[in-house]
Amino acid sequence: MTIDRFDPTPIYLQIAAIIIKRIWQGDLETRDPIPSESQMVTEYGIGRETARHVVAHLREQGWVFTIARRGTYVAPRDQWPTGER
Amino acid sequence: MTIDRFDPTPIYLQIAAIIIKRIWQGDLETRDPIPSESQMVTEYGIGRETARHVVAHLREQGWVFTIARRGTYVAPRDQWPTGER
DNA sequence: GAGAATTTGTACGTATGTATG
DNA sequence: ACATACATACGTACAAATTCT
Repeated sequence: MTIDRFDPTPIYLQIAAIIIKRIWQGDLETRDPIPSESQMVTEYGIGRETARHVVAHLREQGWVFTIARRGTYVAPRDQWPTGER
Repeated sequence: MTIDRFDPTPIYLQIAAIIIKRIWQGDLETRDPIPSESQMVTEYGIGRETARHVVAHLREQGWVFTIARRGTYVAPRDQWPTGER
């Protein structure tokens, strides 16, 4: 899975979709840490604001929760969005 | 009302508090536009992301709603947070 | 316990795109 | 055509808390 810079879909949504897929497929389970902002920056070649946008989006959707200065983790199943499966 | 850079309170929260006070005092009413990002940038001498952060915060709290590429406006009273009055 | 590395938080700068008035 | 305004995105920097060595 990688991002497509010619796809008009915003990069932050493309990466969010990748992570959601990993969660949904069980590759990332509840309380597992998702990739850190720095990891996203280096792995996808994006800026940090974009990485933060990914996390903010996933958090708003209920996929993850963040503990300040520790990390961001997969939320319990019952907090996941209902419409996207 | 102005911001205090020696106050450890984040600038975006200081400005949000100013705007909330203006809403609560009736200076800004439902459907009135709040100051634009650019206005905040110039009036408070802050950066763009900080201004965006102010707006995002107010939106998350239910004080305002944003119409893409038009502006951000004071939300109806019944959407305001309940704890802060 | 000390110090380094990691990670998120905050903040400013800059640029381009796109829609509206 | 132009100004306004939000959306997206990269770059940079430092702070603060946590985790690792």
